[in-house]
Amino acid sequence: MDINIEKSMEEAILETAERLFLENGYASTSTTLIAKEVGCNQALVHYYFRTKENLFNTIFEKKFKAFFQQIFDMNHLENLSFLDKLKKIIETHFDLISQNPQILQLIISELPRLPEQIKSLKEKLYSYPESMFAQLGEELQVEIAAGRVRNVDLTDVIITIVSLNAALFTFLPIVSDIIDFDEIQRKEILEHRKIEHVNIVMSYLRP
Amino acid sequence: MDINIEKSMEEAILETAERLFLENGYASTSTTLIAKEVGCNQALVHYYFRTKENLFNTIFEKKFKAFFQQIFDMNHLENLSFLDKLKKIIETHFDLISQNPQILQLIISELPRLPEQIKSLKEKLYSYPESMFAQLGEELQVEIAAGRVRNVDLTDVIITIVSLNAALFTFLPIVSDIIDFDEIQRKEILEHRKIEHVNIVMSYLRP
DNA sequence: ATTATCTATAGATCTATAGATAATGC
DNA sequence: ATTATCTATAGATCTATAGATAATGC
Repeated sequence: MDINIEKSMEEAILETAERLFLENGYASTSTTLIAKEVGCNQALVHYYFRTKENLFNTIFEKKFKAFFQQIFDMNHLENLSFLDKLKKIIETHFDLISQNPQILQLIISELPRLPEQIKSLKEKLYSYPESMFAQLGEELQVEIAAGRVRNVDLTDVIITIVSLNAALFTFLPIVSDIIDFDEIQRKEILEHRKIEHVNIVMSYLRP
Repeated sequence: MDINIEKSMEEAILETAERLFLENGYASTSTTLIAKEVGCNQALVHYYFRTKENLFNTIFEKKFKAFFQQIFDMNHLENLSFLDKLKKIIETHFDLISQNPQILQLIISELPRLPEQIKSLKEKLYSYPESMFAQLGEELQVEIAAGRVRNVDLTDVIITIVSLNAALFTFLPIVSDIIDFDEIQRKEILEHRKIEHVNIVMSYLRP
C-alpha cells in the first residue's frame, strides 16, 4: 500500500478510477467517489482529465486495446499441428479472460454507447483476412479434406471457444454469490473447466 | 400503441420502467425519465411505487422468478431417451433466453447487490435433489454405465449448455454493433447456432 | 369520499469550473 | 514561474414528499 507514496496523484486517480469503473460501471461511479477513494479533492480529478467521460474513455480504451491486442496476438504458434494450435488458443484465451474478467462485463454494458471504440474494432476486423483466422481457416480446410476433422466452420469453432470461456467468467461471480465456495474450490473448478473446454471443442471437431 | 388508452397508469409505468431498466440498468434509469416516457409527471411514479428501489425490485423479481421458473420447469419431457431429452433441454433453454436476452444482462449487473433475490435462489438450489437434475443425473449414469455416453459430470453438461446459450445472446448485440447484419442474417445465425449447440453437446457426450 | 394526478419544492447528489493557495523547478 | 492541489460554488440532475386539484365510485 505504501508504494502509493511514490505514485503521482494522476496515476493514483487513474488506478482508482479503473478499479471503480470495472467494479460498478460508468453510471454508478462518480468523480466524487473516485476522489474520496484516492484521498484527494474532487476538483483534482477534473484537473487531470477534464471530464468524467474523458477519464472513462482513457481507461476503457487502454484496457480494451490491451485485451484485443492480446487476443489478436495469439498466433505465435508455429510448428504445431492444427489441433494442438487450437488447444493452445483455447487455453490462452481462457487465461487471458481469467486475468481480467471484469473488462468483459464493461464491454457488454458500455461499448454500445461508445461509437469510437466500435469503429476501431470494425477496422481491426476488416483486416480479418490478414489475421490469424485466415491461416487457421486454411489449416482447418486441410484437416477436413484429410478427414481428420469434421466439416465445421471456423466461425463456429471460434464462437464456441469464446462463448465457453467468456460465459464461465461472466457467470462465476453470480454463481459464487449463490453457492459460496472458497478460493481453493474456485481454483479447482477453473482448472477443471479449462480442461473441459478443450475436450468440448476437440469432441466437436472429431469426425 | 392505442391499446395504451385502456391501460392503467400503474401498468404503463410498470411496462415503461421494465423496458428502461432492461435497456439501461438501474443506475441509468431515473424516475424522471420513466415519467417522461410514460407521459405522466414524475411524482406519479412515486405515488404508485414509493421508491425507485421498490419499483425496480418489483420488476426484477417478476422477471427473475418467471425466468428461473421456466428454467426449472423444463422437465415435462417424459418418454424420451436421455439424449433426446437433453436435446430438448438445450433447445428450450435456447428459446427461453432468446425470448428475453436482456434479463441475463440485468442479472449479471444487478443481482450482486440484491441479497433477497440471492437468498431466494439459494433456497431453490437447496431443493436440488428433488429437481430435474437429480433424475437427469441418474439417467446419465445409466447411459455411461451402458457405454452409450462418455463419462462426464452432469454439472459440466449443464454449464456447457448454459454457457453456449447465454453467451450467444449476451454478445450478439455487441457483435451486431460491430459487424451490422440485418434481421434475416441474425435469424439465420441463431437458427444455425441452435443446431450447433446441440451438436456440440452431443459430440461432447459421444463415447 | 376516495383515489388519481398534478405542481412545487426540499435536500441530496453530481459534474464542471473559477479562483485561491501550496509545492516545485528553474 | 509553473504546476499541483485546494475551497467554493454554479447549475443540472435526481429522489422523495407535501399539498393542491381533478376524476371516479358510491
